[in-house]
Amino acid sequence: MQRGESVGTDGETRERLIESAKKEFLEKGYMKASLRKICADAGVTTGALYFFFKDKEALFGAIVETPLQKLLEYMQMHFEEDSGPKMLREYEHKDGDHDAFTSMLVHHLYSNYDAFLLILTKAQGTRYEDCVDRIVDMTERTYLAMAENMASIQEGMKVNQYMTHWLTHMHIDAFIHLLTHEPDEACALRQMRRIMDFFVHGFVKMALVPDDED
Amino acid sequence: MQRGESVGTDGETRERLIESAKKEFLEKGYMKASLRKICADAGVTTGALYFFFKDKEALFGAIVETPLQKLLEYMQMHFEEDSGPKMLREYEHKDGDHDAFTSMLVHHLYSNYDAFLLILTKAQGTRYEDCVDRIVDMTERTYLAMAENMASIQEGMKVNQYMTHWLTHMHIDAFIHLLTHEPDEACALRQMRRIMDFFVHGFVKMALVPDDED
Amino acid sequence: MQRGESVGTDGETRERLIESAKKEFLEKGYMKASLRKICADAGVTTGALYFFFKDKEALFGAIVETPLQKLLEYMQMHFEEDSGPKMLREYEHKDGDHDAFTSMLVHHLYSNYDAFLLILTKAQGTRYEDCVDRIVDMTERTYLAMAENMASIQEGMKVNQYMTHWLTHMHIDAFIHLLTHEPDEACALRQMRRIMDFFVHGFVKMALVPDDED
Amino acid sequence: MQRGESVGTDGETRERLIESAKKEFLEKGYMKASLRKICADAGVTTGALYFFFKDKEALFGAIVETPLQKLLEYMQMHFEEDSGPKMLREYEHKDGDHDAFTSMLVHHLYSNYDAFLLILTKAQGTRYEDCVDRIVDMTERTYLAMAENMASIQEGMKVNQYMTHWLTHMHIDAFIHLLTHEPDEACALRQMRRIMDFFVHGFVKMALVPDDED
DNA sequence: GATGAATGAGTGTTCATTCAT
DNA sequence: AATGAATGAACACTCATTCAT
Repeated sequence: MQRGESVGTDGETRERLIESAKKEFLEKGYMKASLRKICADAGVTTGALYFFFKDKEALFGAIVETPLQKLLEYMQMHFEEDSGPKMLREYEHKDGDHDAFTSMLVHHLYSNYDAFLLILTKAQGTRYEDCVDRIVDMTERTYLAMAENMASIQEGMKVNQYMTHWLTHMHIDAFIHLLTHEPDEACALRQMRRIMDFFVHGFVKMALVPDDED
Repeated sequence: MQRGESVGTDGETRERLIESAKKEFLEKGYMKASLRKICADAGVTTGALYFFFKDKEALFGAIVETPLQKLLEYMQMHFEEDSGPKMLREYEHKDGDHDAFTSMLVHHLYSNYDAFLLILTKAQGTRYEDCVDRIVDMTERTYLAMAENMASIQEGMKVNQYMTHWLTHMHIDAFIHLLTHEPDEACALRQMRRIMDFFVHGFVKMALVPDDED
Repeated sequence: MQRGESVGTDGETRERLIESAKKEFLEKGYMKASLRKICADAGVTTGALYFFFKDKEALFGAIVETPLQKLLEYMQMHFEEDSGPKMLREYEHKDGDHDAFTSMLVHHLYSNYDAFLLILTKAQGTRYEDCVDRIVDMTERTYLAMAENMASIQEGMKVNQYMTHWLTHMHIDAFIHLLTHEPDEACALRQMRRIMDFFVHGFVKMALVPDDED
Repeated sequence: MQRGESVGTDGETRERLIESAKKEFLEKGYMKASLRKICADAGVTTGALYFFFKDKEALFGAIVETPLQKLLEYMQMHFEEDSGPKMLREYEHKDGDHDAFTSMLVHHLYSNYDAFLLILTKAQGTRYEDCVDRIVDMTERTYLAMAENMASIQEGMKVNQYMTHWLTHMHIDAFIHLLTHEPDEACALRQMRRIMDFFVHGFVKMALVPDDED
């Protein structure tokens, strides 16, 4: 075998390319990453890469797209069944399964550690660079609805848009911080529960503001 | 005068270059910014740029270095005089000047809006890209000291390293969020006070953990 | 059947490749045409193409070679039996079949419309790119012979090489113009007759020049 | 001098690049021409080329744009002052200066021999590739006007659009043929006069057709 | 102070072609 | 008869940087 003699078994080249790409993207970030280096590291020529992937961004996408889509699905599903102020009650009532969703999210993130690290910190220059913002927006809609629900039963109070946005952002950032600072999943989950307690508390306290303040 | 005929008075070229660079860096980010375009926009050739600045990074530094150093000084000073658990007491005792430091910080950030936006969101590829981390580290040392102080007077409790780090990070991120989402300084300050209340509360609640937990 | 499942009957793949190639070559020209796209359009892989055709040029040849050879044969035959100044007489004497040859030519061109359009306007980069010149050369030999025939019976006149060459070229170009501007064969033939009248007239008038001119 | 040590005198590099480009474009055609080879031949790196020219097409344009614009101006001017059937009369009356315009055209073409050869035969892939068509269109408008003028004074006759278009095309092609087959300007001019006679004759004879024919 | 010219290494990408299976 | 994988050379182009003048 002359061509691809470094290939051990079938269809491995694509896998090797993805593995090399992961390394390079994590090390240098999307923009500074060199396709030539990725190919060299994988032991193939640049042409081979273009057999498997349309372009540089598609290579990046091949690493992150599936885990990201899964994540978005999980969130969408959770938010849709969460039509009432259930989420809050979950925490307040400590009803046992209150953090099933958080557990699942943390597990999904750590099961695709590299992919999410890439999306969250190395995606500048790709169509994923605003990914966090989009997740925040999506989450915020749910939190705003919850806040309005609360406002409707608390006389003289209205929603503080900025604080709701900020709390949402901080909530998402907490997951990012976890991923970038705590490599152990079990540990991460334990901390995340504390953080969630903190956020629920904060949400109750800060999402609303007296009618006469801004 | 053929060369630099758009120069009005002395040393204006450097200023024009910095102004053009600000625009380009803010628009494209450090890495994608083109020195050619900056020079063209400033009405000089690339050679001229290299008379004033050692290289691309030095140009970036010329925009952000001074405001950043000032910020670090402010923080260092504040933290040094804060050798005791004063900061916490400030908030708890609501002694009037409790948020003088926060006000000053917010004011400094908004007085150098562009520079800090660059450092915080467009510095990937420069030596400033880990700037936030360094600020967090610096802040964290003070907060850890405060936490240990608290632990020493609370029987059966110890410092939770991760939570302290995370709270510090969130604190800093709050400033970043402000800068990127709230263009008005007065508004920003108002929100920041709420956030600080939230953090002091969180700190008291989460920085310590029972001796037998992790 | 996974491979080539779109193949209905035997040997159809070759045909589909040729059809796709026609489209691509006509649209982009030989050089800019992409074999990948041709194969994709035909629903096969590039490897398949190389089973049927030696290389890119052979694929082009498979489309144009036969019609071109036929054309050359027709012309050769016509010119050989035309050893005398018959052609001219044909027109001058308007003997009924004077334009039988022209009719046949036009018919052949329009029966292989795509092939001749390719040869005449999209062959840059192939060995057919000088095809027009070769046809002109071949035709010119006959016309030169006719001109010399005429010169031999007209005292004080000699053949004007340049004009003979040019008339030949214009004659061929007339066919090209027809193909590229007049899609209807009947119309084309009608116009061609007018053009031929014009050329015969021109030939009589311009192919010879007084002995003392160049 | 380390850089550009092969430069003999000032500002020569641009000239050398244009000269090398001319050679390469003439030899290979625009599309197959390699910028690397042009640069190597000129003794500079590819970067240098991009200092002088925006891209490949701009390099081509630098060779042909000026001569082409001049030509178009000449033609426009000539056609505008030619509001009547003057052109035809010129030839018919053989009034001495009847071919001043043709002379000028031929002279301009031969004074920029390479440029026009490039435009007319090697421009495939550039924005000049349809240049001949545009010139034909422009010329055709004038010829159509002349034909309509003639038709208005000849009872029972109307303009034959196809023949007018074809005659125009042949007229322009005659210039192209000259350039590609007759290197000597004096010779070219002599032949061109004969050709013009031929065309004027053809125009009178073929541009009109009886009302009842197509 | 600043220009104009040039470098040289690098980029992502495309291509026709090959060949073991 | 055709696939899927891979080659390797080429492509136009961009970049930060240098430096004689």
